[in-house]
Amino acid sequence: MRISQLFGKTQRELPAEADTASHQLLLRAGMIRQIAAGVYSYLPLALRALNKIENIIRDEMDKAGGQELMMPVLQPLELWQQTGRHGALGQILFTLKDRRDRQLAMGPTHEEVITELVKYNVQSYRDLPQLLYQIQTKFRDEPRPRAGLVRAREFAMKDLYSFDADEAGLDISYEKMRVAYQNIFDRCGLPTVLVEADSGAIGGKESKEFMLVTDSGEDEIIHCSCGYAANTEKAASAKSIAHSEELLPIEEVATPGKATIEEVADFLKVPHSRTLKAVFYVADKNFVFGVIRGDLEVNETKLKNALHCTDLRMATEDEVKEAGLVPGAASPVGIKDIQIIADDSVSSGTNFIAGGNKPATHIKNVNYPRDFKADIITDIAKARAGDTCPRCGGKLASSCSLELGHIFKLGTFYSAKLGASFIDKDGQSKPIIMGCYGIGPSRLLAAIIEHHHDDKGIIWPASVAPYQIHLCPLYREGSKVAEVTEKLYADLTAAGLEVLLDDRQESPGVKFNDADLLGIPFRVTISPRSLEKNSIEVKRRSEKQAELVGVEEAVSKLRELVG
RNA sequence: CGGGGUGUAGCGCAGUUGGUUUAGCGCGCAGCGUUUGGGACGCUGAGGUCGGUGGUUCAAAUCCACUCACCCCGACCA
Repeated sequence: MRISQLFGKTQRELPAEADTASHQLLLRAGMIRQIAAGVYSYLPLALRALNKIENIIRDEMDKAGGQELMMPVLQPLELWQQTGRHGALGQILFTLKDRRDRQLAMGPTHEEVITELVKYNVQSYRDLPQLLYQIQTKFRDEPRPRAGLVRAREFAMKDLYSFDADEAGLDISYEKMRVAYQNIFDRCGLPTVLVEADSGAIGGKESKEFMLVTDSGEDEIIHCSCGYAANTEKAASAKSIAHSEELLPIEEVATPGKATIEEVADFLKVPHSRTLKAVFYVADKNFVFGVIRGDLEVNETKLKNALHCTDLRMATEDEVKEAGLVPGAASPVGIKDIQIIADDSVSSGTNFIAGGNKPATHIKNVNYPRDFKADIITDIAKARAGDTCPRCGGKLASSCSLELGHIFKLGTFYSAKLGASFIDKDGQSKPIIMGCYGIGPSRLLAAIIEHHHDDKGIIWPASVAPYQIHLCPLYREGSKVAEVTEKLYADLTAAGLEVLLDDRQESPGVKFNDADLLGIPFRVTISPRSLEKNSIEVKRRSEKQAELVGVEEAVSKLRELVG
């Protein structure tokens, strides 16, 4: 491709719209253009890179036994009502009406459609397992699109769905995908961390995310040098025994004007871990009393899962009062008719300070289960950097990261609701066991740039670069630059290499800067200076030094370098 | 949805106490000439519903009201 004809222009100045590196570079390189919040056109260079990413994914999916298909973007809203996800995804679903007033959704994902499809094509265990995938544009009305292609409302998505007859089969499919995903990220030059993730309300039994550690990420992950890694929604930490003493009798203590854990602990001169914190939520319209050790915080995802609710929010002060509690001095001791959920940290110590259930009063020496009972006691605490690793006892660290892929054991949630069953060997009808495995090629495009760039521009890994070779002729009248360049361009192209030719009448500085910005792996400079030595210059984008290569062996040398 | 910010040419911006403004500047773009190893220079030129609507006024990019869009933080993100 000749740059003089390439659709898309580079920009010198930083676009005011963009803050993250990938967004800025994609815009400056003339690769994308926004038309609405989170909605982009992909210009030729971006599309070439995207296609390469998608083909790597395709290749790995096919190797793992996947079959590609295509499914509708327009989906009847009824289908979503059948699985109840209309509510769960409600806000995020783009919906529209057709001329007969039928409601349709623009597919944000395709579990419903594929299950419906599989239902009519699988009857017997002999038809299983199946690994089916699609690479398509998906639509989600995100509350806040951000960072260009990182979180868009219209974006490329690959989803593979696995269908198995039993759990053992699902385990095999899941493992195949884990390996395939690892291969995909390796081939795209992205080092990822595999973290345990929350599987959410639809109750899959296992779920992991492939995360890229990057400052521009939007998720926090907790990890340890022993290899333990988890999304903060899921992360656990070991709650050491804070203190263990002989149990003392309960004793009231006046705490005028002290409401927060900090105030009470300071006033009574005890560490935060010596107190019990009370937190109040409304879960699916039910008032819930949460208890956790004073130095810890509640992880709302864990809480939500423990309560099996779909809607969870903090209670307002009025709601707390209405429940007969005293904000700032509430205590689980003596509470009746309110659901109490306690973090297991309440048994990690003795003689805690808790609220007194009357103004300006706390009580000392509260012990679980002697003084109060919980309807549910489980881990609902947030793991934080610096906490103790639940696996090895080491110290946990946290990093900002970007979710690139998600593998998920779904179980029978969709197949049961939509009636996708098969006849097993024993003649019994059973719901098909499903898994889903998602990866966003357009987000990968951004992630690759996020990870592979310098202050001059993009540095494409060869596997996904839009072109392999960038020819930079420095034309001079009376020189053979044009002639050599044209021959080289023709020969390299004939040799099957992907070549970008900067045939513009621009100064060397402009050409070099654009070459750095576009980030093609190999830059070849053809100039009167090098032609004097009957050579051209070859420089990797990732390196500073150029290498002289004889004009005659240029094609074979470049073929070898590109590999 | 809450908080903050921005809308003036393809991009980056100035102008915003109303009036010498036929709305400027830099980049980019077109033509001509001189240049050519890290974003060259000169001359000439094209390009604008000043986000939109309504209002105030002799007069609005500028003041008022409403509204739309986009960005950032948070909430949210099966």
